[in-house]
Amino acid sequence: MRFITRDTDYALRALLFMARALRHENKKIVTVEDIVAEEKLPRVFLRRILQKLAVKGVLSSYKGKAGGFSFAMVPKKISLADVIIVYQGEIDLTNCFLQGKICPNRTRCKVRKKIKAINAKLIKELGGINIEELSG
Amino acid sequence: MRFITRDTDYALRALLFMARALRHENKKIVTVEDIVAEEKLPRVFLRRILQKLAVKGVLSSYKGKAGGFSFAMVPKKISLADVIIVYQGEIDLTNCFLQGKICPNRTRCKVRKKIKAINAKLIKELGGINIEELSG
DNA sequence: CTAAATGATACTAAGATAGTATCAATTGAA
DNA sequence: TTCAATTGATACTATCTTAGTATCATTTAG
Repeated sequence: MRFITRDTDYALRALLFMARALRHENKKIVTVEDIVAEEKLPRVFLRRILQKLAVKGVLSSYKGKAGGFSFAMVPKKISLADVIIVYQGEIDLTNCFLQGKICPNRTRCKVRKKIKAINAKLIKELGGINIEELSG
Repeated sequence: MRFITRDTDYALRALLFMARALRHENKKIVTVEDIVAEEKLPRVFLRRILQKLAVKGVLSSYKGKAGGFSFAMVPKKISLADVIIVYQGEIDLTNCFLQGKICPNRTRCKVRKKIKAINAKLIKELGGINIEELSG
């Protein structure tokens, strides 16, 4: 079961690195090179991953020399759920194979109902964990 | 996010069909054709899916004329977690991309620890839901 | 014997994943 | 002004996974 995709995984590693850099060295702007040097992640791929975080408003980006990425919000406000959603869409364990078409069974499907309840709990749990504490 | 794969989905539909047939008509042995006729699932694919449930001991299979599949255990004893595990392996949200290799960070990784705790809750929830109640 | 059933295996088309390669645009500084 | 360092954007690609189909073998009730 792939719950955390590689995108999300790399993004988390990058964000944790940035949170530590911020806390320990008061380093606000970090480049892709900084992260690659420390975390050994694939350069261009990582760049695209960070770009996405910037588009989604989690990071701010700065072009040109002395450019890089910084947090657009404090790490404490960024939850694990937020990061997962950026790369994997809304957390929804209920997707059945008929998705798109209307399942004739959708409203009375008990499997769906049960999983929906579990899903709500999962979202709550993931929403309660933030980058600040993870980077500690 | 794909939590329930198509294998698992089809298997659940088949099992729910079988549980209803058992309860309503006391029909113990069901053929792939019976299920396909009602649930409109792809024949050969479904056969392989049921074969797997038989190998795993959830169903019993009978070859030859008048053959088919029956429950190898009462539907109440078959949990949602059991079915998921047959097709998707152990429920493990913690898989990081380094899986296989040893993550240098594995023991102290906080992301992992947090997700591991959530995973335990998820397994408990899924283990508490059975085919009998779902088919009701 | 034969039709009806599962068992097993090989094949395939489409999509997702995890990247690489390239060039464009921006910017700080020599 | 020029240049190097940085992100932005897009096109391409190799590999794996998914969701099947096709086919033949084996078993068994009647």
